[in-house]
Amino acid sequence: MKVLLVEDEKLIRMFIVEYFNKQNVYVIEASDGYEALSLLDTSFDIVLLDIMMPGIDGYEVCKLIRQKSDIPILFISALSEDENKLKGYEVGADDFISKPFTPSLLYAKCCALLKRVQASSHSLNEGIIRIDEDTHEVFVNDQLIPLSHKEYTMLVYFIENKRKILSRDQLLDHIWGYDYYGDQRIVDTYVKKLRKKLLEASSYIQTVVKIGYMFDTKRKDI
Amino acid sequence: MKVLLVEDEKLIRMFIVEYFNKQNVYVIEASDGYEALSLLDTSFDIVLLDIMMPGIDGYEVCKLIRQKSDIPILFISALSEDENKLKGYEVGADDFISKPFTPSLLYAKCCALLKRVQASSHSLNEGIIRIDEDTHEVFVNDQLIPLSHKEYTMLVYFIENKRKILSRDQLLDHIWGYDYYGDQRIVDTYVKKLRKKLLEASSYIQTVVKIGYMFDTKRKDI
DNA sequence: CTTTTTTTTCATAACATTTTCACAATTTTG
DNA sequence: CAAAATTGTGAAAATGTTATGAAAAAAAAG
Repeated sequence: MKVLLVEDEKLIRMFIVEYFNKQNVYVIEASDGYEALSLLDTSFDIVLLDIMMPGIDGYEVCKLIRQKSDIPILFISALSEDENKLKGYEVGADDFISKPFTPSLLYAKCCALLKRVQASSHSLNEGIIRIDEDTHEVFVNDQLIPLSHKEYTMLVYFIENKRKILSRDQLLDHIWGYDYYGDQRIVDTYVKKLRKKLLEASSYIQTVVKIGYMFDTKRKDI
Repeated sequence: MKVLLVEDEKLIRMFIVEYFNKQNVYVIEASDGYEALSLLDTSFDIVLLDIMMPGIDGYEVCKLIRQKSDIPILFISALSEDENKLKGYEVGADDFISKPFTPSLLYAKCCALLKRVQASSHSLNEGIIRIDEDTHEVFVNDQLIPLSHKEYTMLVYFIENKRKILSRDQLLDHIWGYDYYGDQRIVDTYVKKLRKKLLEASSYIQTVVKIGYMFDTKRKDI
């Protein structure tokens, strides 16, 4: 388990890190929101986020994270008021813990949250496309479309970044790895394959000349 | 800052307008939903929307606005019940304030909301032009205008340097690269293309004879 | 080891963008 | 006001980019 801990008070961080390390949990510390945002990447399993921090507060950090990620977020609140909780859920929090707490309680909450999230079967829906992330099955209008592994990875990456232009470089880095040395035009070939298989949803993958491609369920040409 | 205030009680409107004007904020008043919808255009920065109004209520107004605009909407609610908030967020509200409130609190909320929105959305707005920097989509009066890559780069460069005269050399260096060896008049050709596509906003790109061009939403000749 | 599937390369067709250019319109200069 | 310089414009030409089918190479399955 890899945790991002966002908390301005060093002492609290130390307590948590010490206990978590004992449980074999890897903790990365951030002392403010901006640091957290710069550290966060897809390798983390959960974010522990203090609400009251100098500078950008926990709510804002949460909102910014939610713009690009569904990672589980557990709020650490100094107050136990429901008002706070409400706002927390609004901005996309998954659970709460109120100060003061013991590290063991926090750890238990983390485990529970992760379990909960992992249990809820993940599925992506975009327009007429439905993806079951557990089985990697892709449906277009409820018709099963068999995709190869690279095709599947590309489609999911497109959908995770819908309405954002992705350059060939970005696609290459993410799907083939940054150390891929082959021809960049492989991306085109895979876009072709995907479009062909996606049938009526083929127009979801739009070409952005001179830059790359973009996934969008809304048609551009109307 | 330009605000659309939708509120049926004249007294409340007056309080707000008075305070906001003191803060140098321009407030346009609407006493009901339909008036608000007819007044709203892309020049506004935020909408303050009372929920309980005779005729069409705030929720409905919000829904209708959201059909064509992502403008920040702050709900003014007589009740502080969570139920209301929940429904508000469903129809697309960005934040809430409960009556009674002081004008200064409302002003603070407005500023916070605007800051939040501006931090999160990658969009440029100039007069009737709106640019989504994620998708590279350009709208004139909410009509999508497809631009080629160079046209887009030029428009963004103009807007980033609005009300600054840009020489052909500067434009060449920035858009074509300092090592471009072709004809300098290519700039003129692209200005022509841009103006044509920008329709009513074509006059935003002004010719500065013997020097270059300048982007300005205000007309020079009046 | 053979067959099948997937991945990659490549040549060419189809398409879109960029650039040039000649002349018209406008502005500046003397 | 006329000449000169500058800018506007449409269309053609040149260039660049993407789509596509087929074939080669690599990997996985049998």
